[in-house]
Amino acid sequence: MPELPEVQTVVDGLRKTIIGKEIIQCEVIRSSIIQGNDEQFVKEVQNTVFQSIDRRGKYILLTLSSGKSIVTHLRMTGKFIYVKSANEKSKYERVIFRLKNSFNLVFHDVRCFGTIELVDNLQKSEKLKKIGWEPWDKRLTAETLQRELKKRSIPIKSALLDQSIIAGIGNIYASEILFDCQINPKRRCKSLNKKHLKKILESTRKILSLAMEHNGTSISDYRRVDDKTGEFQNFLKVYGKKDKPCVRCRNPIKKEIISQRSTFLCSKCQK
DNA sequence: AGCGGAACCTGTCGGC
DNA sequence: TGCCGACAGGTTCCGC
Repeated sequence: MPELPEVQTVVDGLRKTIIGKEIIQCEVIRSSIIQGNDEQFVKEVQNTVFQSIDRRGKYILLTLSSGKSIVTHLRMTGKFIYVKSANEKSKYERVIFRLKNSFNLVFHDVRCFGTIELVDNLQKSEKLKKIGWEPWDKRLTAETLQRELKKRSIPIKSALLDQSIIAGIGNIYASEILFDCQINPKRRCKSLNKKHLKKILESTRKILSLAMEHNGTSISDYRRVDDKTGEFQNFLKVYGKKDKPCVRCRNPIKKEIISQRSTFLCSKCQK
């Protein structure tokens, strides 16, 4: 479900609501969500305070007063909801953090792909080590990208989804980015020159920034911490627009499967 | 090493 | 109405 703009929106929401709040109790309803021993997890997070919240790629990092950090990934349907503890329960509550102010931070996840892990040190986390460039890193240039992609035979769309190259792009924004820079998602990485890669980087930054300004895209599951939807779905140009006219050339938008995922494009203006 | 495809889990939607 | 397959903002594992 959530890509970088949605994850960043969740991080912003969590910063406003839970920093400085103490966890007085933690209840794990679905233990498969917790990586490692869930009893140990509960023991270690209880009676600590949320100190800072950050994002790395699509991971949310919650650092506690103990110095340890919770590393969590929403995968397809995970969400954090901040509610009064008296509110009615949902069937899909998987982990509940009960706070001292009588609010709960609830990890809600229909499909249970989401993960929550407690780590001693963020710098040593094996998962985070595998994550590639943050999109706005100054060191990420067309030259850098070309070095990483020049020998790759995969379609550019698959490369954009690979979190070890650029972090944070998912299936919706990959289609939107390639439409914006007019590059066909099936094009092999090695066929792209520096100019193409420069355009891809510019579109990546432009689309992700714009989506963040609109609090992300809500198509079905994704919600903000206060349960509101994002609004960027109203600005999508190709994702989910099969057979609708291209906003640039009126040619009908096509849907194709690339690396097992639906991909939307205009075959006339994306070359 | 790099690539493609299956698997993880649960729900919804469209067609017959 | 009921059943069945396809599909869903993601990642990881396995075999070639």
